[in-house]
Amino acid sequence: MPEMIFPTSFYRRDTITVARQLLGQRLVHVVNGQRLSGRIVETEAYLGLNDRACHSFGGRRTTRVESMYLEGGHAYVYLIYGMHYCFNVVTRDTSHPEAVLIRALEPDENIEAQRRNRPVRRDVDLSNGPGKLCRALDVDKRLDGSPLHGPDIFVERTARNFLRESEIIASPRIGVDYAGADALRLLRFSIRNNPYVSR
DNA sequence: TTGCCGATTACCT
DNA sequence: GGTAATCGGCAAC
Repeated sequence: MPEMIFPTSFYRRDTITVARQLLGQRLVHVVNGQRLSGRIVETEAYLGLNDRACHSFGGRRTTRVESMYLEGGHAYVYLIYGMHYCFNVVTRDTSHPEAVLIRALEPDENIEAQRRNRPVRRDVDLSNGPGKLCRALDVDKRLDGSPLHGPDIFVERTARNFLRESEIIASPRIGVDYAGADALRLLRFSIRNNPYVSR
């Protein structure tokens, strides 16, 4: 049970619940048969049509955001600032284009290979940001739209129980000041006192 | 077609 | 604290 890959049904639920329950789980990208992975320590929920911070706000449907309109349980990967990728898991169903952004990982398997992908002095800097973790795990646009039940990219359950309420910090999302009142909503979730959370 | 800006990061003072 | 890098989306022209 601890090493189970989350099935599609896990993702086709309330987005905030998925964002919270992803904390502590292991994100795995298999590259040339090698597992590059980290524990998810920070997430953000993006709530679709009525969320001004969400790429699908108001039903916007462009080439970039198309993957958000897939069924829950697919990857949404996009390029930001012309140079960094962001990795999201799509949630709910095709009429609710919502997603969870993975913002930081605690490095887990094959850290040496990850450090070749993204040279840093200290492990704590390897994947403590959404663009950084994509570089470390070699995640890019090729994975956009991929199903999350393997064999290339998936999330594994690491423990029988999800984190307790008291172990999770909820705060405003990063970098969405343009979203007005929605920028103030507590839709960023991180593991309390975890040193691998982004700055 | 042009111009501005972004779910970021690294490097500067 | 500030800013450059670099490109796709989108509104304005």
